[in-house]
Amino acid sequence: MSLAAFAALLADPTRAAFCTALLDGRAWTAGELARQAGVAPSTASEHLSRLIAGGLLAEERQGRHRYVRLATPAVATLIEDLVVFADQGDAPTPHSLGAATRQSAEARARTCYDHLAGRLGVAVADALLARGLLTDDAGLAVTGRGRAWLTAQAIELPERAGRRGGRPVVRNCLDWTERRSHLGGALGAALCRTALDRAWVERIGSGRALRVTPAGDRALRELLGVKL
Amino acid sequence: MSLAAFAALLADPTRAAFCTALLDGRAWTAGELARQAGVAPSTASEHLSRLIAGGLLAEERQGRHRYVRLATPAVATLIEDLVVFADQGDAPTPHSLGAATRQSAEARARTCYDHLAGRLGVAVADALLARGLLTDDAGLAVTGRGRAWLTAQAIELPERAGRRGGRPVVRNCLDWTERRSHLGGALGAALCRTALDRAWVERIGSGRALRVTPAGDRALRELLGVKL
DNA sequence: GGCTCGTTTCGGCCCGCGCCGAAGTGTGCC
DNA sequence: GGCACACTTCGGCGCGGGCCGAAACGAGCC
Repeated sequence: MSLAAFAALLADPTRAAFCTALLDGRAWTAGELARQAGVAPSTASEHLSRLIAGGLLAEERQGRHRYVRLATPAVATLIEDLVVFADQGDAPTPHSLGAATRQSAEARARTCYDHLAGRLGVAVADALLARGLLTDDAGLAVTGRGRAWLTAQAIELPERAGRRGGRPVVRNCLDWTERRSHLGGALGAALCRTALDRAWVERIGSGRALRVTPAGDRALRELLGVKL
Repeated sequence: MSLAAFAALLADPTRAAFCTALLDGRAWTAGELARQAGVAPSTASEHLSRLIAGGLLAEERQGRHRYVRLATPAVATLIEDLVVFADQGDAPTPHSLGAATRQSAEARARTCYDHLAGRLGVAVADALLARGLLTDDAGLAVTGRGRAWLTAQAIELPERAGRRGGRPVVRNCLDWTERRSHLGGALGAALCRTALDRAWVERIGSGRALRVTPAGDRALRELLGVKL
């Protein structure tokens, strides 16, 4: 298959929506995906057949239900790389004082797709490694201590993260303002969700920029020894 | 930008051909790319504008020439991941004795896009690491000893590999038959080209399968201590 | 200033693809 | 066996995008 033929599989909004939904690691039925993407079942059926034939998805029949999932962890990683890149790709070069101010805020703390980025994101990633909650010995991974810490902090990962067809639990994501890595993957997303839910960070306007709240400042210091 | 919009940039054969050509790390002119892809200059001009607007390419004007290159090393890595995945995606599940035999040959030695794969590819990657020609300490990289060894063996890398907009010099590429990594990137491609040029390996039929020749067997043993 | 070359702009043509509804098929339940 | 549900198949419709050539523009050279 050529690069163009492969990219064409994802170049349709409906098929892209299917693949993005399937990043959660679960198997979805054709009907669920049709509703999620807002298309007719016939449309969904045809798109799914193309994605399966193209090697991105795998299917399982159970009675009258057709379940599909991402074919391999490699597919999940590839889709995630693309989604993150597409999201970052809009990063502006500042031509005005307003834009430069916003970019400075984004360098401090922002979201990158669905996880924390900027100095905040890099500092959190560094702290997790320094405290032995993550290891980088043979590729990035959560340690036993890390799993215990997550449980103690009631930070939950999607149950299928890292399993067959699921997005990677952890992945290094290069931070374009800091030029070092912050934490992506299911864990990166869970940390970001937790920080927003517990009001440790809040959004600034409608972009990616985040502000660390006083409560967040304390929590980051107490839980991870992070001081910005 | 959405995943679909991003993928659509590469979903056209002409634009895909441009990006693949630009993986060599050089800057090409619009006219050169038009000829390379076999399209009219007007067609090339419009496609290049879309790729630049989409963030995949960067342009430089020099007089009447419009030079373009891949925008960042991250773009180069992404394109390469996609190309390799698209190439691997056709790997068959064997349904006949002939297919099973061919798959066994491919497990032994084959090409993966433009580099060595299979047991041969993994063994070569392992040997380069074991002999200190590559290091994996802070990401995969060629060591000083490795550069000296390449010079001694007259194995040349493209001059712009690893530089701005060029494909990575080295990259781990997961081998789907061995479930371990073989060596991709510019160095992986150079080693594969050298092995073919010096008749250390030869192609079997029109697929990916390779046969190690007696000369190749000796060369691999003497140069890298690899015995298959 | 004139000529050549590289590139851009724009209108027109054609084709591929995504959408849907209707009808059909297979599964599951009563 | 009958009914409901999930999904598939297929024909029709409409739209977007890729192609090109011609004309125009800008750079470079003499």
